Amino acid sequence: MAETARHHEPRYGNRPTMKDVAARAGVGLKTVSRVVNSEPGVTPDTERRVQEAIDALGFRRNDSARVLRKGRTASIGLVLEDLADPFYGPLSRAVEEVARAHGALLINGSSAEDPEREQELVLALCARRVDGLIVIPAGDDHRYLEPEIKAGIATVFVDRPAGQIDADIVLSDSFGGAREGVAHLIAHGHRRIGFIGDQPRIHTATERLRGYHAAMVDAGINVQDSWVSLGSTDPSRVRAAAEAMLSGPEPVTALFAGNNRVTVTAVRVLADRERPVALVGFDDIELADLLGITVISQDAAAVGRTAAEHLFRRLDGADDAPARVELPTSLIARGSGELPPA
Amino acid sequence: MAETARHHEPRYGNRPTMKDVAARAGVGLKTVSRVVNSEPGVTPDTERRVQEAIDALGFRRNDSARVLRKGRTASIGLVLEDLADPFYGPLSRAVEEVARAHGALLINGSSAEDPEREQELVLALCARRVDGLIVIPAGDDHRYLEPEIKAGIATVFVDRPAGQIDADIVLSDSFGGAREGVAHLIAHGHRRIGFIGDQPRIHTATERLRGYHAAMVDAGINVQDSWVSLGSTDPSRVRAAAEAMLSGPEPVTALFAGNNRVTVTAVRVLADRERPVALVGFDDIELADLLGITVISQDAAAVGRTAAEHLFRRLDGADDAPARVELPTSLIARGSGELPPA
DNA sequence: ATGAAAGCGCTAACAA
DNA sequence: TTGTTAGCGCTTTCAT
Repeated sequence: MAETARHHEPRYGNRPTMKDVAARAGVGLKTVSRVVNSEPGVTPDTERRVQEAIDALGFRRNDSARVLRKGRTASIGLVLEDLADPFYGPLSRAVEEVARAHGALLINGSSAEDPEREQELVLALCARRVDGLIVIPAGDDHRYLEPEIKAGIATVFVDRPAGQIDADIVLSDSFGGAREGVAHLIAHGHRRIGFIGDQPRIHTATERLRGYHAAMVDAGINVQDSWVSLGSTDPSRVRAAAEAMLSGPEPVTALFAGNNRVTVTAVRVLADRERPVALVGFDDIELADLLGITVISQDAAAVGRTAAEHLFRRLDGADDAPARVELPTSLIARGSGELPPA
Repeated sequence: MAETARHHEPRYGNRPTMKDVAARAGVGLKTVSRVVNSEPGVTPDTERRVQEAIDALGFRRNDSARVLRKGRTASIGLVLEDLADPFYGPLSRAVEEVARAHGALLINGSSAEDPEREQELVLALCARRVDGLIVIPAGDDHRYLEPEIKAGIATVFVDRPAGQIDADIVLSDSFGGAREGVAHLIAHGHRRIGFIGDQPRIHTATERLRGYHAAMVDAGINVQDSWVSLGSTDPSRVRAAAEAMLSGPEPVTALFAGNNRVTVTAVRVLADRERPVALVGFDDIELADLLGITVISQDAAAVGRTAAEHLFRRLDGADDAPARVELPTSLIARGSGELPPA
């Protein structure tokens, strides 16, 4: 152990490099590079010798070095709210599939709906020089991304428009979906309809509320303040909001739930009551068919796929004006939305 | 446009480098590096000038170059089966949180249960020199990882033991959980109990089947071949298997579902029948409480967290013998598992 | 067909 | 406190 580490030596726990492979195979460095990258101009015999050295040493190309030279990382970043949310799993998976088809890896991070954390994540991804970025915005000001986009990081926003910045955007028709859902309840005889949604700083929450109002106005119904509640999707908050709307002298006879988490809690609240209350939820949920829950369904995978396809179009050089794609939602009637007023 | 690109110039769409910042601020390169990395030894005044240049140019450190020098990427890889599966979302999120606490990014990929794709993904992550790797094995031979592990990439396997390789492993007690679930059915009077599980090459599937057999043997019940079906979790396959077991002269009176996807389909099949059939499923499912489904619950987030913590212990230098951690499962009785035989 | 040399943007070591 | 130099492992260019 008389070895003296004279100079710095990161070497990743002592991995062989192309130089090592070259030495062992008795060829030049560039020849190894050619073999590793399947470039032409190597005789079968040389190639075999190089390959043997690669296998013997357990060589694996260091992509960090490669990236440094080539300028492209063959990776894209996805910043979403929470991977544990059943809406984002399929979305992320769809993005991954498209990335894979383009030979790229996906790095994703959860912002936990915190604008600061979103920025932190996005900048970390930029520092790693991802080729492109798909962002489900938590914050409402994305000017911090300007230098990045100018520097060539293609960016697509999803689910909510970006603040203060011009870029491609893919979203579901929150307004139209909510409007349709609420109109559905009205068509089944309801007039006093409650709306429970996510925090007002979240774009989809206000869009869906706008859809609710539009449907009510269309029907000539005067919305009472007490019928609307925006806030955290924490079960206790949602439960309290629902119970408030369902009690008192003039309780609502139907509820519109602004997203999947609200729906889940609403279903639980309604399960505890004897008087039937109609319910339509935004977002489909697993097993909702068995529980007979009527929902406005949005296709998370389609959203992810569309966003990723737009991103790679940009990466392939498309430079037309930023597009805004709005994907339709669909109402799935399963019973809870068709209950008449009690 | 008389500009001639004489030499190669990747430069990431023309991003400023530390050199550019240094020139603009009128300082040396290393001083910029110090400011960017918050190293000591810079006067407040110099720091301010450098920071101004950074902001003006929109400089962002290139982590590829940094990694190349430092040897650590501050990122870990997670290879799982399918991010769209509700079991893996929370698991991944838990890993991400631990990584974040250690200042690392998470790169994850879905193997789609394909051993080749798993290897492809893992090697891509290794080429990017992730510091560590958490793998939910799809294949049963991981010798291809030997050079990587030897080279210092810490690795933790999750959910299923790795094939042919010695490494940390974190899993749920599939055997014990299934045994408990089946014993629960037996305790409620069942003797003819069906088991529908995932493909036999998946370790958890055979472990759970082993648990089933153990419980049956404990009760002195002779298991009939027709009561057991392993295979794809595709709804049509599961439906066919369930219907076969539920028909004929001596149908099963209870079903044990080997994982969340099987449970979902089983619930749908049973919903179509009038004769009540008891059901216990492995893995909890959202809304299972409302449907009264009895399950063996495993804590996906705890599995992810534990695995990540082990990984970072290794990255922090721990070199004790590979550990095998088995997390307990818990039976949640909600009604379907307590139905008596018809 | 093959290789030598330069350099991607950064950090470690060493001077000044 | 600040700057200079070398070099991480690879690809690019250009020569042989």
